[in-house]
Amino acid sequence: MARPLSVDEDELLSRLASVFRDLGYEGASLSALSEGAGLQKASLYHRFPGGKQQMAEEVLAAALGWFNEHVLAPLKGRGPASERIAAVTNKLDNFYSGGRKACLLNMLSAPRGKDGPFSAAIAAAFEALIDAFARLARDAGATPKAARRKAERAVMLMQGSLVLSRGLNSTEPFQSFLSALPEDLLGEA
Amino acid sequence: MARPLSVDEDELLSRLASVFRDLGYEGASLSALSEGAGLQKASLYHRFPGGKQQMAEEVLAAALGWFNEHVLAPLKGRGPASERIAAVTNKLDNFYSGGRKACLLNMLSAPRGKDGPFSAAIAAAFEALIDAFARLARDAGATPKAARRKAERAVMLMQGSLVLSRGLNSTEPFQSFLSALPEDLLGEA
DNA sequence: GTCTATAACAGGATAGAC
DNA sequence: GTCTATCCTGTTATAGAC
Repeated sequence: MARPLSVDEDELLSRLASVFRDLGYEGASLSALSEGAGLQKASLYHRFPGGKQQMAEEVLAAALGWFNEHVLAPLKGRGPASERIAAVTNKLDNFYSGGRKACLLNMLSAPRGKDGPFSAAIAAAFEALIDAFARLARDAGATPKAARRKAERAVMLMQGSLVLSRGLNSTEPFQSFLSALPEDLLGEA
Repeated sequence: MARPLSVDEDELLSRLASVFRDLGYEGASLSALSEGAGLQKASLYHRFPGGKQQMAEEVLAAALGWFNEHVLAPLKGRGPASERIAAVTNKLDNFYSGGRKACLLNMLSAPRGKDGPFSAAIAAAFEALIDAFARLARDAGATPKAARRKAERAVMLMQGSLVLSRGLNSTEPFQSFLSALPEDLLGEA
């Protein structure tokens, strides 16, 4: 095993993620990343020879890993749908700091429109979340078509509530999204 | 023909807006803005002595002006609610190029988190749209509280559908938002 | 008002000591 | 692994001709 790191790998990715989520890809300068990470630029390059793009890629991969484990997997679990969604809303509240943190899928979309280095991962992540929500809705009795529609709307509401929370500088929209989510996905409508 | 052409004010702001909406504030370099505008950098500085920030401010102001005239005003008009919302969905489809263009309110939020030069205008714009949607819902019989809730959800769905359309590189989410909007705002639910 | 050319600066990235 | 110091490129912004 290698020498102990002054900053643990997970902690480092978490700090970098925070910078990317606040400032976006282009807005996150190496100075900002360096300061947020608590490491000098050269130290960052030692760990990420691919530079800023690699940092964003690994940050995104780590976030998607966490999301998969704590959100997607539980959604596809076996308990009652109402319990699964309750557990997941809790995790989402955590993940987005109650609405104070933006979503990487939004913040990393801008750089290069449709052919950036993150586009494929972002599209796949959106699809995966829609699928997981849709499965939950089907488990609660919705038809496949209705479930898909509900799931897509839930993702829109989540992203939109984060945009709105940032624009209004208030966590209320995101909290409102969270509390409506169970009914939105499992309700009769 | 590299021959430069004079560009009228509205057309210029429209072209700059397109760049900001595609790349975001930080991502929109002077080179990109210059190319998108069809003017050299120095010409842009002649019209916008305040530089990039002034460009973004005027672009935002122009967009909000258009939005106020073609979206907010009609929403507050006097005809049947169903006709008002039908007219507005058309305008929104136009404004966002069917879902191919991002919203400035989202793309200009990133630069400086909560204390940027656009924050106040962005927050006010979100409030104004929520208010206009809410008034429409009230006109259709909703209680003030329910109307506000529907309006806020409609704005979330709009922003979220744009984020999702960009992430999936598909106009379907935004189109889906548009077609559900009348029912979302005027329906019994 | 628009251009070419260039200055002043910041951002991304590297070298080499420790 | 981390640092200080530095390089180079791209970006913002200005000067001055037409």
